Amino acid sequence: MLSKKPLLICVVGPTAIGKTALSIKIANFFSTEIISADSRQFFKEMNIGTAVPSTEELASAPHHFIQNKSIFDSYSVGDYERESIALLDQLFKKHPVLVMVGGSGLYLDAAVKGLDTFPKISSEVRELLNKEYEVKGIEALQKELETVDPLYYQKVDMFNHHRLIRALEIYRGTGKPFSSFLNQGAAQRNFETIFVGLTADRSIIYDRINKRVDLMVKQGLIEEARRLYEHKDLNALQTVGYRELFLYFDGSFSLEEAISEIKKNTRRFAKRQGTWFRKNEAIEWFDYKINFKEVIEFIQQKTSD
RNA sequence: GGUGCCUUAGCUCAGUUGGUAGAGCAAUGGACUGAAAAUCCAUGUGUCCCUGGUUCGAUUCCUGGAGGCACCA
Repeated sequence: MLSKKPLLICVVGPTAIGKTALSIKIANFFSTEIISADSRQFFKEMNIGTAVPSTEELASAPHHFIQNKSIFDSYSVGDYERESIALLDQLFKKHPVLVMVGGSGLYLDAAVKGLDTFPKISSEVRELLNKEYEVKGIEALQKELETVDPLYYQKVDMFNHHRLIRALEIYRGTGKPFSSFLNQGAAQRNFETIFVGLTADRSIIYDRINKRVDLMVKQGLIEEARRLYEHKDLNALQTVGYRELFLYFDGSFSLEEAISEIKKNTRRFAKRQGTWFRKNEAIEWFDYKINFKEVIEFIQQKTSD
């Protein structure tokens, strides 16, 4: 009934839609394990604000890549791709089916489709580029990229300094244009993938987000953020739910304002997740209230031939 | 009950010396190959509270009404 190649079931969708609960039910049905693809749940110092699965949820199925890193580690999608593929290879020896769950589109793509491989560049290169950007502005980055990598310059969003800096970091670190590393060919994956998406009307998603933020505050989000405040400049803490509270601690917001900013920024995040997932035509979308048995039926139907 | 002020985009408000209107925020659409919960781009038609009048033409002026706020009784 299941395909010969091992099967990865990816549960995707916007934040607060119920991915965690569904992924556990699917994993239990197949007696298998769960790999997280959530760019913030990696960090062990963060808990409430990242909506990491509860201890009961973690106990009900083996989870991977949940709070396995520190906010002090430098961690990127590339690292995640390598680690998740290694883990999948290992776990597929025990299980014909695995479940991946997360809302970070780029991380899911890295695991499922693979990114092109780039050499590791020393962090000093990026630090210097960041300084140059601060001092000289974005025009300097645009000009350099135009001369150094005209191909990518045509494609890139030239007002997006993150994109420009990344491309220049590769150029300065390797002497070769960023674009020369692209399209090395699709990565080999020895598993098949099924995408299960959860969705709902915008108003329902927003309502769930607002309620979840209130719950996080009740559970102690403010105290959690206060403990992390001294590390607020770390990349891992550029995260909805923390940044706004850091501004409250700074005195830029009242607590009430900070909380409504968290809700707003989470809503915007959910919208961006929607934009990302919408272009993935392989995703089969289900209403968030669907009975998981119907999802299982869909998976079985999809894998029987 | 009387007097004054207000009623315009989802919200707060600006404006039209009469030619059907625009800011901020919110919202929406999108991009994105190692910062991705990040970063970036684009998008403003709404019975101008209702009614009647004046006018070629009213959201704008006038009459009446409804709702809100303030003060006076």
